[in-house]
Amino acid sequence: MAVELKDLTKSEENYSQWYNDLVMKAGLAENSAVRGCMVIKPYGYAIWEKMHEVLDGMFKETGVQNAYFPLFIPKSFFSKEANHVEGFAKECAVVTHYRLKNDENGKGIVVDPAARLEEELIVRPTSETIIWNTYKGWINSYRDLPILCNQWANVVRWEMRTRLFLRTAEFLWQEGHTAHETREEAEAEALQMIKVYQKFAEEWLCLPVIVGHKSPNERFAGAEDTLTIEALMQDGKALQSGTSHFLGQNFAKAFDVKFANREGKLDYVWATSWGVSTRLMGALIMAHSDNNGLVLPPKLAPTQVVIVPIYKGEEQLEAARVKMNEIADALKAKGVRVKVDDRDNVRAGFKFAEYELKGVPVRLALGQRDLANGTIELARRDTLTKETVSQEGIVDYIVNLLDEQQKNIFQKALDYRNSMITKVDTWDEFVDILNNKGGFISAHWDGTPETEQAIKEATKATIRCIPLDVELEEGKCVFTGKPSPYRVLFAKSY
RNA sequence: CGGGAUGUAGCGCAGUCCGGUUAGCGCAUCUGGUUUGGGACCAGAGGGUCCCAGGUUCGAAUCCUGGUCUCCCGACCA
Repeated sequence: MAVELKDLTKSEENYSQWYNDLVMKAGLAENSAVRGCMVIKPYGYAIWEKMHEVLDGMFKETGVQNAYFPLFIPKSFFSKEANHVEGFAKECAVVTHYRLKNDENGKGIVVDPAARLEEELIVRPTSETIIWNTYKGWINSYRDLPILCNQWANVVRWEMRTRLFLRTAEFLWQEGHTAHETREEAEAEALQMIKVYQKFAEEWLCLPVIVGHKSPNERFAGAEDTLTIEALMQDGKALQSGTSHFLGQNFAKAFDVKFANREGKLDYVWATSWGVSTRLMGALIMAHSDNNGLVLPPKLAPTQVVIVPIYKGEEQLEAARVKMNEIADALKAKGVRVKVDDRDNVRAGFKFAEYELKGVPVRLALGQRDLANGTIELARRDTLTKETVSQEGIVDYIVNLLDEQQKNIFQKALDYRNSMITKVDTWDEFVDILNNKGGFISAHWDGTPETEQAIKEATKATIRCIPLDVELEEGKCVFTGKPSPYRVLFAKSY
């Protein structure tokens, strides 16, 4: 594996290139034969699996249960919620036939025109419609509520331009779909889940996020309110990393899902949906990586500690092995994910570079000198520093160090993010900051979709969110000069 | 769907303008040897429908015509 990851400049022009190289060289994913689709390789999938496991546990703590719904959605279901169709119609894959046959006048296989489906099936871009069609049969009374279901699935959105993990034609995600008696309960659910996402992003991915409401322009198709977690990447662009929607009674009305309430009257059910995807992998990569490769938060890293022997000849290797296994066993006993790399066909220097590329948090190197002195060389990935430490007490030292790295990686990302939120009061400043600094711009906005659209057309920046903890502050819209009650966050985004 | 570029070994590329040895280079792979505290070195070997189809020519990776793929810039989007 020859790897060159030089020339990381946090500028727009080559950050994309650099990101792509990193994803492929670190062995996370690659483009597939199918345009716009991605192959997630074992190392990348191991990280995703860990995310899946942790999130799943967090959902279950709130009372959510997993279920599974079909991949295919009849076209008629799709058209029932007007905004929803409009939002997704342009990127749907459609199944029209169910059979192939041998070509009559030639070679190869063709679609059998006789096997046309009476009603086309949409490959789900999201599952609200099929799920609400199902919920109709599950809900009669307030006693059937709430319903709190989540599904882990793949979805397809036929995007024009794709990027590994950030935007692929098919992606893996989880989508929660809940049904409630009251508006208040549904709104509380949507808020609760966005906070679960925030906690996961910050405590596991070391990814500081801003929680807020989407503006009407950026809202999910069919939602009354969309809550989002917005993260900032190292090139100064924002990434929407998870969303939680309050759907009101829109889908209940579209699918005629009524229940008998506590007063004995029929009412439509209140709904939420919420999801995060393999895009979180992209966020993880773009938030922390450096010129040597990935930097993985220890809590998420498939391998937390790697031990590399330095030796000449089989005899020395064997001696190193004994000590390495002893240390590895002691670490495993404390729940540390550790790997001993005693491959004899690549050199130590090669292994060092490889594990840095893959973002392994702690690397130990054990040579003859160390065996004689009872020491070991320890390198930490987040700071790229090396020190020689005693073998005695190494386990506790590493357990603490992993914890420290988790905090350090978060803190570094947080400091960067905070330094990239700029308050702006004039249009000139707005344009200047956007072009020369990037990051979030905190500015007044008159609250109209037209103004947001005009700003987008002028600068490519959109409103990323109206933060939950926004402070009321009289001001003037940075674009139109009309009155504004609070600041919102603008940024260029992925 | 508009604008631009590209397709040559597993990967990255040169050669194409101006047709002419056996199509070449780096990385990777395999064999042998020497090495080994930060991505080793030397020697040798294997690996090609030069995107597809048709045409021009004594002769095409190279010129012509038509197709097609991928990538980049827009519009669209988690």
